[in-house]
Amino acid sequence: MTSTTSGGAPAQERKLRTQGRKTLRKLLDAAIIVFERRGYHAARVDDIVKVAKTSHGTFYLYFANKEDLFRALLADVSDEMTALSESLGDIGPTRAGYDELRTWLASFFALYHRYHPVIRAWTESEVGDSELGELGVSVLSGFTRALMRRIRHLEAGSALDPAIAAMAMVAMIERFSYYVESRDMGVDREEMLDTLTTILHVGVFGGARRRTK
Amino acid sequence: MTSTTSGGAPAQERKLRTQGRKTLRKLLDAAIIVFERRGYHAARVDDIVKVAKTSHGTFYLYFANKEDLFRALLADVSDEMTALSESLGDIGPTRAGYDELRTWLASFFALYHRYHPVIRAWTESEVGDSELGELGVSVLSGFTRALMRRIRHLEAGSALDPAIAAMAMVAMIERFSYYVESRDMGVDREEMLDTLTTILHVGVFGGARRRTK
Amino acid sequence: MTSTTSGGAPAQERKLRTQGRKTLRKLLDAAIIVFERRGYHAARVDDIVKVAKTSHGTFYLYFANKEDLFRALLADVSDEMTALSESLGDIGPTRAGYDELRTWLASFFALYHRYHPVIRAWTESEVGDSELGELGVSVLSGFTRALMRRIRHLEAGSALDPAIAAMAMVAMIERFSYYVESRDMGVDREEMLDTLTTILHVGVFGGARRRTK
Amino acid sequence: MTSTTSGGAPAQERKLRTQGRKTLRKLLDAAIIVFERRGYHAARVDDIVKVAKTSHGTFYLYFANKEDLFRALLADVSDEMTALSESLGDIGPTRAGYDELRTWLASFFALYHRYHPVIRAWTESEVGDSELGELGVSVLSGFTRALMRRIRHLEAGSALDPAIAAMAMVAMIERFSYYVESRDMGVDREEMLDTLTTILHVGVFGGARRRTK
DNA sequence: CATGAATGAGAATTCATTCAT
DNA sequence: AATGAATGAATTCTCATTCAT
Repeated sequence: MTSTTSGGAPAQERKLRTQGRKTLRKLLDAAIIVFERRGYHAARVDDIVKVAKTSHGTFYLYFANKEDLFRALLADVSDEMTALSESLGDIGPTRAGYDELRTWLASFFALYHRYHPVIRAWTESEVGDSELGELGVSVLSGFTRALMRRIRHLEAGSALDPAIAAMAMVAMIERFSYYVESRDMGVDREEMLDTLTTILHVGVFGGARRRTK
Repeated sequence: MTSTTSGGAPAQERKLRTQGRKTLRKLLDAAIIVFERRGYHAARVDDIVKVAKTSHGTFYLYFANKEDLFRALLADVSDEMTALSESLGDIGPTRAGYDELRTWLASFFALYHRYHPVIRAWTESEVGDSELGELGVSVLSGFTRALMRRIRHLEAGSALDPAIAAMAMVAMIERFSYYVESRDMGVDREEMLDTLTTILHVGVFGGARRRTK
Repeated sequence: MTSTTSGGAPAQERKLRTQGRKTLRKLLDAAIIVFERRGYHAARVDDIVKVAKTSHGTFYLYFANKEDLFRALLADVSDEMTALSESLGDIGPTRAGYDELRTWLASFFALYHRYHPVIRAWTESEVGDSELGELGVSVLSGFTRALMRRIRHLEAGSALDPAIAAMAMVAMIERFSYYVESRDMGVDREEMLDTLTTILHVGVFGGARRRTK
Repeated sequence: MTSTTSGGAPAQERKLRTQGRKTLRKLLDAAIIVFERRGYHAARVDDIVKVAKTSHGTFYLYFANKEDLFRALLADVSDEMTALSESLGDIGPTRAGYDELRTWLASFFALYHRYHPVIRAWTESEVGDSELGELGVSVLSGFTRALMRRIRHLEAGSALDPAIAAMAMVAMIERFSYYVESRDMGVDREEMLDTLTTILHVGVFGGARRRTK
């Protein structure tokens, strides 16, 4: 279970033809399904291969091992997450700030929803493996830094430590998304956005409490 | 890092004497250490046994398997968590409310710190295994319900949905603790408490922003 | 000592190619040898694998465990036994009846000889495991029913209870075969057939005692 | 699993006091129960100890191992069997011969019924282990010899090989008893005795068929 | 005598990875 | 490019037997 070099020279840098690209996709999609079903650790190459309706041998034609495949999946998520964190605009205590924050949160939830099997597997795999963990940390750091910037922007009156506050926000947003995806609680999407936005806008950005209904 | 009492359900219900109880404890403690070092999935019965300085056979005298041992560990955590959630007092928008909340959060962080290897293993194992997951959900529900009660207590002015707000709080607190324990970020404990308490008190309980330094 | 066809139910139903079928057969044959040498309980998967000159992993590619393999073996035996029991013709007190019975017994002994390692293992494993036991009972019932039919055919003069008489015959035939195979007693095959046939023909089917030598 | 010497100097030649004898009996009785439930091979020392409501350590105070205990059990059976085989009187083709045989068979069935768990275990264990097997063979030989003597007594007209005929009888009697004990078939005892006696008396001892009802 | 505890060799099983076609 | 087959190291688990109190 070494990650670095190991055996067979896999693929992915090979020039893939139509067929090859199709198989690659089939494997990635299958992996998502299997990760969702059984989690990262319990997922077996065999499961993935079965869902993808292909063979063991083929798997190793495209990936060096399970982790390699996982990294490929993570790359996408990570990119989009980073892009999202950079898209965060200025957030003042005003109505406009509220709206900006709400829109941004909406994007986050949407993104999380799209990728949740992968993200869940990520969470699960993080422990123990430094390389994967590092990638996770770096993505979260992206969020934290983006938020810190916005919090620092506020007039100096705030008693909050920007780094801690940013991290607290990320924690809430990330974990809340996780709850929503894993247990299927019948929470209304709009209500959820209103509530979270309000808490954070009021609690962190000095917004005024406002009636939303 | 010993846990309270309840402890392990020996594979076959046996009444243990002094020596037996000592061995049981040794195994539980060893497991905590190993889970911390390598995570739940990567932990081998062999590792645990080695740390406990006992034999393989002995392990299976006390637990049916790794999961069984884990459940015993979880029982302790779960009990203390539930007790904590029930200890939460009334929280108004006042100074007293702020203090109550801050004290309670301090207890939470302390508890989380004490058990973090077990809790991390929990997070890691939750996926896929329903039984363990259920226990986790039930503990979190305990927190959520306790918080909901307190939020509902507030005068009707709040625009927040109590259920969602409570869940958001739990999310923030739980995940923040996790960040603190897993990456060793040099965050000052008092500052952290001030910040989180402020965000939540202001954001959820209608407290006024106050200078703490 | 190869068995017919039907053969092994690979752990996961896979369609086997030439090579796969060859390996499957190698394993089944090896198992027969090992069962003969050490009996069912004492037989180790490791022994079988060694005799089959293949690897441990391969074994589990074809069978879920030792019992699974055993079942595959039994299926063959069971089929042939059932076929044999159905091949029994009418048996009168005449010379022709005597000959029919003798021929049939000869087939039985031949079959028993061919499969005795499996059958011995069967006897040995029957206790405690209901599934295997049931299969054995059903095969024996086949014999018993076939014999009962022939006994009932006799003119009404017989004082014998057909069910009991049939069972007694099966008991004698089966156990005698077992004695012959397990202790190597230098019994002459023809003499043995003469003797058993005479006892049963005279004792059950009303035949006249006749000199055979 | 060696049988000869091995470790601890067990007991049984020790002068047992009342208490000791009670424990010894408890263990023997428990073993019978367990052998019946799970068969010889599957029986665990642990099971026996549990049923006897005593401890592991105690077991080894009385027996060197499972086989040792089994041998103790077997001694009784073997003695009674041998006595029974020696009690067989002369059997002619007459009514008296029929009665003698019937009475003897009744004793056999009674004995078999009394000890069937042990005998079943015996059958099962015979394979592979020579020592136990030998004891079994010697008991069966006792029967065979006794019967041979009786068959040889007959006037020279018989076409039967005495050795084979005797063995066939033993086979039938033994296996039939086994069937009766293992599957609970609602066979009437008297009818069963009539039928078996008739088959053997007519088939082997030249008796005339007679109406029994 | 009795017992609970400990031991460790041996057996079963899984699964990532490589191989031959 | 694809695939079925094979491998074996790594693990888990069992249970007869010994030990200390």
